[in-house]
Amino acid sequence: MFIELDLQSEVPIYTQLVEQLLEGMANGQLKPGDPLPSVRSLAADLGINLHTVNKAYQVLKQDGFLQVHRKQGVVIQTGEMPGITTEFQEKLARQLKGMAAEAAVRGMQEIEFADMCSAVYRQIKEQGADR
Amino acid sequence: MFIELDLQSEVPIYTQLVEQLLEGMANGQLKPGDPLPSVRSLAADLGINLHTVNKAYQVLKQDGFLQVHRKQGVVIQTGEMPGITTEFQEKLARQLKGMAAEAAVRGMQEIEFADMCSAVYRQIKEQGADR
DNA sequence: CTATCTGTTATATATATAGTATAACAGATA
DNA sequence: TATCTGTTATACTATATATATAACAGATAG
Repeated sequence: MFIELDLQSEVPIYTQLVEQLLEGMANGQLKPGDPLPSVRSLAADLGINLHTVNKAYQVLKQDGFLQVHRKQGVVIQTGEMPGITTEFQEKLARQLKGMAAEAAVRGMQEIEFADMCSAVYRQIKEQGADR
Repeated sequence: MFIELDLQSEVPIYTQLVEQLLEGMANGQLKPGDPLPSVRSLAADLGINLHTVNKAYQVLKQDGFLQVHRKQGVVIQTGEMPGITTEFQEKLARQLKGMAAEAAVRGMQEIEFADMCSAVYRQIKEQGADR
């Protein structure tokens, strides 16, 4: 796997896992139907606990990004992926608010801020282009 | 004050305070030299503890957004405000990453994502325009 | 000088979250 | 029958958050 954890980070491990799995889906490294490692094997690979992996899987399953087949474990959603719900938009706006405020106070203009957001978005998608 | 807290939120109270004070600085409701309420009075107004307010002030002071005069308490930075440091850019990119990834997976295009970021930025600045 | 206001520091406590550690269960598979 | 899956339950530790009291030093107004 391409997962890289920072155990010293203030960001919870399961959150880092969720984000990196979403990045994998965003850039095409993880496609619908692709199997994910079992909670035990991934935990062993990363040197963390089984439950930490399971929590990340639970979050992604709860939101509809993953499916669990009693048969072959966890796979990327094969049906329709979750869309741009108003709930997601509200969450996005809420999180952007604090960042935009600090950026503005630091003198970053609207265009600079938007460009930076675009750059981050593009970088994520481009990570999968060379694979 | 214009502070509104959500005590049920998963976002720590002191973080909400930091963000809303930054918003005030971003939209002009708080200008350089403006005094902030004392930790005790603001805590009483908001119905929270003195130390929670103090922690928010400490964070903003540490980053250079606030000054503390032994004389008249806490005021908005009168010197030069913190700029767009590489440290800030890295923090911004790190936080944007997870949001951009989920947005992409949900089918939000780069332009839509950038537009939403712009909209949030603009909204913050416009809040202070009608005051 | 005294009383009162600042921020600041020090303790102590309660609660929630994060992470780990073991164990066990039911379903599926070879 | 083993062995794999996710899942659930329990227990424990560590850390972050928030509160509660108390005290200190500096500044200020009476």
